[in-house]
Amino acid sequence: MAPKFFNTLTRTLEEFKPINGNSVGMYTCGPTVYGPAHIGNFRAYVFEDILRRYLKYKGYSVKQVMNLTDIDDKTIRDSQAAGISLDEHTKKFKDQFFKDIDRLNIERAELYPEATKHIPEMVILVQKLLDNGHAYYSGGSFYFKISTFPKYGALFHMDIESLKAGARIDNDEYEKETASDFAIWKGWSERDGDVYWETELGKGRPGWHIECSAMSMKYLGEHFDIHTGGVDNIFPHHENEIAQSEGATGKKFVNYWLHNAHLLVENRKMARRDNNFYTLEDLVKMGHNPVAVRYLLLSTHYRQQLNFTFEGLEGAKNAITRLRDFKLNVESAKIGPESSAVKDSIEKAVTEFEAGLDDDLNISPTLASVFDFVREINAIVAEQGLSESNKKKVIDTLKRFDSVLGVIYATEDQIDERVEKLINERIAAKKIRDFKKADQIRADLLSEGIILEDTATGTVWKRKL
RNA sequence: GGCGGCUUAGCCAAGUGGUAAGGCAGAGGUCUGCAAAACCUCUAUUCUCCGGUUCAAAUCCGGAAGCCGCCUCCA
Repeated sequence: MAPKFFNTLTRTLEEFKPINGNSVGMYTCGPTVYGPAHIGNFRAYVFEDILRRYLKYKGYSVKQVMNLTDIDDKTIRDSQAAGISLDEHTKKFKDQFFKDIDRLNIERAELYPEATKHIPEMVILVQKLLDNGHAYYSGGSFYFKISTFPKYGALFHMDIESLKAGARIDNDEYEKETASDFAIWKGWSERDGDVYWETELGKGRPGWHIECSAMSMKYLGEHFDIHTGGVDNIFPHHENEIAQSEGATGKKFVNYWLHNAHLLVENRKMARRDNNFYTLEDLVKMGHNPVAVRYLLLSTHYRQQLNFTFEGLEGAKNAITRLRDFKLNVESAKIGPESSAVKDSIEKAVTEFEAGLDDDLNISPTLASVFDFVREINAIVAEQGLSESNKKKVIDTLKRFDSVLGVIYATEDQIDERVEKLINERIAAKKIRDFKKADQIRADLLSEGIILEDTATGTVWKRKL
């Protein structure tokens, strides 16, 4: 069965069909690297990660492109304030970004193009728009003329007229013909300092939206499958991307637009501008596990607002602990008879797991299927153990589920020789019923964050989350 | 003001006409040298409120209240 996704463009659930057979091209709007991303930002990247992982699970080959916006008003402003070059400034946050996505067990996209490395492509795009009458020059800058693009507003389902009426007209020193026109190339101004490119369009820098049109089309073609981002990107960013891209090519730009809802904190949108955000680093410093953050972010449907609380984070940690304990429990299960109940349980779990995700990545029934599976298999393990082949099938199923969820096998844990030796010493102590020593070793290791559990088939260790 | 969404147990959250999934937290029990894990049992007569339709409503219709997001560079 093909998955169904809610397409912002049509506001309906649509069956997913790639343009080219089994290959999926997806463009996921990435970070503006002017500061560390906060966990609200990561909600988007975790959602996109689940999307790409599930598409792969379903057998599609995925080419994901995520941009790094390393040139815009804020990166310029902040690098100047810090007294360092734009590159130096953004490098720091690019590195931080990759460190964070690794810690969140977010799979790497196939490509992370940087805006500053694609100026020529953007210039060409602007020229195309000038050639076919969608853009104009004014006061050193170039603008997209939305009155030439009748479809404008199709994505966010708003009337352009209401925009004009809608108060908030921008400041700036750029001279647009119509307030709702947007800059595709900004002529150099003094406040840009040494940040500019000398191009056929003159001295200046790209507008924000143009980078995504240029880079997505360069790497995914002029017409591709999926484009995602936070709901706040629907307008103006994605609306403008459509206008620029389709204005330039005359082709349909993207088939499926998927947008995730915001992360809230104290029931308000988490946003840097409101100064009510947590970075991943903040939470790690408080002693929280990044994978718990991942679970928290993925455990609510992506189109539903999610209120961040520490109580929720604690719950997420405990949920993962149960899943990881299940893995240990199965691995250390005593040998038992072949059971058809195991097969039945696997079959049911897989069916429900996929049914949930096929339904617009409806994660709740999917997680329910995993926990039902855990309980059913645990009961069999407790009662009669597992046959070797059953054990392998259960582990394979768990790995398959985790290829999407990414919370169980997220870390490749190792223990060093010293710890291994202590564990063996404790086993020996237990054998001669020296429980005092055994308990001491267990307590010592616990203080290092290593938990020992005695099972039917021996002692297993795990790391405290 | 315009557009969209949300309101289900202490917390999170499925469920779109047939009598409330799942997770976390909590209580009791079994097992265990002790722990832990695991298993078993229990924890919403009820889904923001008020009307209506129906044999039957958390689900459909009408109304009210509360909350959130977007409305020009924020994921």
